[in-house]
Amino acid sequence: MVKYSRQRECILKNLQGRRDHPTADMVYESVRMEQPNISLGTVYRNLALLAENGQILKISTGTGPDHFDGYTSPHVHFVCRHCGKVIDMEEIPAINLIDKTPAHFDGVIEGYELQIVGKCGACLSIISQSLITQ
Amino acid sequence: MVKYSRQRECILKNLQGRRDHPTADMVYESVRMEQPNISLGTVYRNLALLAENGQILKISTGTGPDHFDGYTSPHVHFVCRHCGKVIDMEEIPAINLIDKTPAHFDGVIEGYELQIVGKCGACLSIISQSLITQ
DNA sequence: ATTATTGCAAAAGTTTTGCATGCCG
DNA sequence: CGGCATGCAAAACTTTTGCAATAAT
Repeated sequence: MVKYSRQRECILKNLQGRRDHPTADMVYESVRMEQPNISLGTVYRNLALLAENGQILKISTGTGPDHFDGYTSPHVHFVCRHCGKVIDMEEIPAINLIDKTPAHFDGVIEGYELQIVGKCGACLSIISQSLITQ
Repeated sequence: MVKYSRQRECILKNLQGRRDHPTADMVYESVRMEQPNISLGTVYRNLALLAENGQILKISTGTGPDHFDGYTSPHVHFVCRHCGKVIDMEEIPAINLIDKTPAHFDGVIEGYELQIVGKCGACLSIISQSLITQ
């Protein structure tokens, strides 16, 4: 049985009130302005719980820490392979995935994740800078 | 300038000779049978290098360590949210992603990653077991 | 000879967890 | 009250890195 907690509500509200994709630590720093005594462990525990419930999204980028998203409508993410930044790509429509489990598959399909990967504008400038400096 | 190394070749051959999706540590244990002195650091360094070159794929599951794939033709992965296992899903065709960068985007798109997520058969049985035991 | 690569071990970075205390139902 | 959630700190885990030695070109 899940009980109400001020901390969890604060974390959820925080994520729902922004359109970026903060890491657990960024959520922690942000929520700390309202709940100065909250601990990083509590933030991790609640982010995991909220993601399990589908109230937020957890985004694993393959570069650095996981990111989280309070905006749960289907949309595509761009992930920078260089710095790990996550950017919404609403121009690219979310796919209509055939929700038909393949034969011979004994698990259950719960959803899918589509990430566009590449390099963000900021990292592109940094890389071209360092090429010049070389 | 990249120089040849026995260790790197062994790692690449190992990944190309299997159709599962081992973690760095699993590759290490496997390669160690041929190269007993290889170190885990070397495995990590070479996996990163090979993935950058596109000779292998790096798969971030969001559950535990990254996995690697020596089979680089476009295909879709199923990822178990419970245990992190990666399974090939060749029945589901890889998408033809419009390779048109959206306007107002100042980065570069290098590719995309599609993962089907859910629970694998093994974890399903475990979960149903634990429900009975409760 | 030069420089990339290695093995080793330590460090860094992220996330989880044990436990005593506090808060919700 | 009973049990979930918290804060704190330690631990666990994964990955990276510094450095001296080794191997490739």
